[in-house]
Amino acid sequence: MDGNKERRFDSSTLQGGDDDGDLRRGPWTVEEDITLINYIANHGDGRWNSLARCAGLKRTGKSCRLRWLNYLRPDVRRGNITLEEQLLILELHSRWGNRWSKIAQQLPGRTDNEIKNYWRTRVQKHAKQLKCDVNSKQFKDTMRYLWMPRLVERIQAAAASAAVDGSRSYGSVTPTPPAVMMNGGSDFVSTPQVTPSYASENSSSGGGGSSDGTQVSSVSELTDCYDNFGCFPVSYGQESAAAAAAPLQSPAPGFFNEGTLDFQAMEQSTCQWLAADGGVDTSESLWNAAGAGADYLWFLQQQLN
DNA sequence: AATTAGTCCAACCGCCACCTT
DNA sequence: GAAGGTGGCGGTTGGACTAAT
Repeated sequence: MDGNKERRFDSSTLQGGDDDGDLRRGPWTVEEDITLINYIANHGDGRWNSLARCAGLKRTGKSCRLRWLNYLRPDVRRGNITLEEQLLILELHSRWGNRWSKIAQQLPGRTDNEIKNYWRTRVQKHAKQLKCDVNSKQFKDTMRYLWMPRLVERIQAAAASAAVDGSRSYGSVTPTPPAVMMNGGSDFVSTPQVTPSYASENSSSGGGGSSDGTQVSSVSELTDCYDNFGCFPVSYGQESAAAAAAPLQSPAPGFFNEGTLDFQAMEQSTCQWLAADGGVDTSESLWNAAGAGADYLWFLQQQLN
């Protein structure tokens, strides 16, 4: 492992001045971003290796592709993973495992990298706290019977409060039509119609703040959806739909007896998790990042104009 | 105010599948 | 059909940032 260290972000490769012949690594500069955006605007993406060469970028094709897909692409949606998105991620991961790109396809504007990061930083952290493996049946059941119902409950609560306080602005809530979704025939997944804009509205406050930054997108639509279970994937329909239908429902008798898991600890962890994620909203830190990203992209756009 | 610990995320790598020649 | 190139995916890491002490 130590051997890897040397290859990472070696400052000598970041300067760009002294080693013109070499490929650059590390963080992208504004100039590089502009170059890439301009080039793709004029020539389209794809053929990344030749793109990198033709654009004059001292980057690998892979690096260009990654930068474009994960950051510069206009429809990328940054930060603030909503409750609906969390729920969807949990559900889809339970079905597909670490198929991040596949999961990301169901979350418009989200990148596989972002979802992967979310999973690792949030979900795996809680698994660790519970001292169980994320792939274990117990952990998956914990998600299904505790966390997901809690998320549904919170989504419903948010929807209810939104209905009461209808005039209030909820960040980037958009009156988009109910979740539609795609399907390839058998596979069906609901997708919250999230606003494909950068979450910049309430982000810039350094502390995150939340409260008013409550960004609940399309809560009502999705909640309606959940009410009918229509939007749950088909496989969710059996035991899972029941679980989702009954927030806070206790797991089946003896469910948690078999393993070493502590039910109370799970409950606690669930509460901590949801609370830590900002209650109605997700983490403020994500917001901050979103704000920074949005500002930066705005800046880039100004440069291009 | 300074230091430490924890969290988040951008960017890298290796591997593999697919495509082109 | 084989070889080489390219793109895509999942895993991992280090730096930046924030919160806690």
